[in-house]
Amino acid sequence: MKTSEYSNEQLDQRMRNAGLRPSSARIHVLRYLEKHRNHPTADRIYKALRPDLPSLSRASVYNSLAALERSGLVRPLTMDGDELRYDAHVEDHGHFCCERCGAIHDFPLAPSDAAALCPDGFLARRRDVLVWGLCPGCAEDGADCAK
Amino acid sequence: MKTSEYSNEQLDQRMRNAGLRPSSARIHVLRYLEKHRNHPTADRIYKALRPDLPSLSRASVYNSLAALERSGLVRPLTMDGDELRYDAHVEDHGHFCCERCGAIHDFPLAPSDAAALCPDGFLARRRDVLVWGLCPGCAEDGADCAK
DNA sequence: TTATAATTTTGTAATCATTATAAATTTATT
DNA sequence: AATAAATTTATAATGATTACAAAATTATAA
Repeated sequence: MKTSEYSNEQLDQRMRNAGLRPSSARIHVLRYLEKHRNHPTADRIYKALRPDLPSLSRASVYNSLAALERSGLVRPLTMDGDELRYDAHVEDHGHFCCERCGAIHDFPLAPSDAAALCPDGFLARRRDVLVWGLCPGCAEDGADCAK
Repeated sequence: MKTSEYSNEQLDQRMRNAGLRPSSARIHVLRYLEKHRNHPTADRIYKALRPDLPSLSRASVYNSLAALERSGLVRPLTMDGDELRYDAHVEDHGHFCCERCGAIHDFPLAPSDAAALCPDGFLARRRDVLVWGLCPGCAEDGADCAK
């Protein structure tokens, strides 16, 4: 993972390729999502960016996320409906939510599995697999599972 | 589909079996969800029930849904994070959301497919497969797809 | 570079779904 | 029928998101 992946030039170019004007707020939001793969909420991103960008507004974070989503650079994720999270990992993959510790883990989907997940006659553009249960740490009874 | 499926006695019994006190509001909400398989929101249920139950409060619909969910009689579903919907169909199945007409279609999951959707070492209790794209009606270019 | 137009950001107010609360009602138990 | 426990109601509070207009930024063209 080269640092150039997070350079302004690289992010700038990715946005232009996606047909998105590379504004300052959008670059910061996208870089944050590239670095933090823990599916943060808009508010989490806002609070994390705030110290370095005192002039950043909450509305800009929401606007930036909406623009990035429209352009396919990030995707939304919600396991419960009560928290809208974002993910810069846009290829098909699954999400496992541990009902004990609350952590959300990504997991890969075999392309063949993914392709099977579509009813006949329908045209799939994007998919997500959500699984709830216990993560390995929490599955051992009684063990407390940090994170 | 026998009418007895929606009888108060049948719903009453299902709730007792699930360890839930069968109150009037819960029975009405569950019956509505049994009859309407279009994944309604809490507000939609409230508005639909209101004419026949003028004393029903919004809070009771929310409370009833939370109790029914806790007992495993209904499950929540959200495709976008902006609408929390409910479903009385609790077995594993997939949801296809048409990006053109907005309709949400259920589709079956082969048990073997479903079982495969879990990372190693994790213990799955419940899963959902979300797919976005075009439904058959909307897939034919230019055709307008009602509902 | 400067001027102009288009888009984005900011700060604040408004909206809307959901949750909290306490009193009244209903349901279960004795 | 009396008592206790849980649920419902009505309303207020919360909190995330959206709407809005003015200020700032970005792109385009002279």
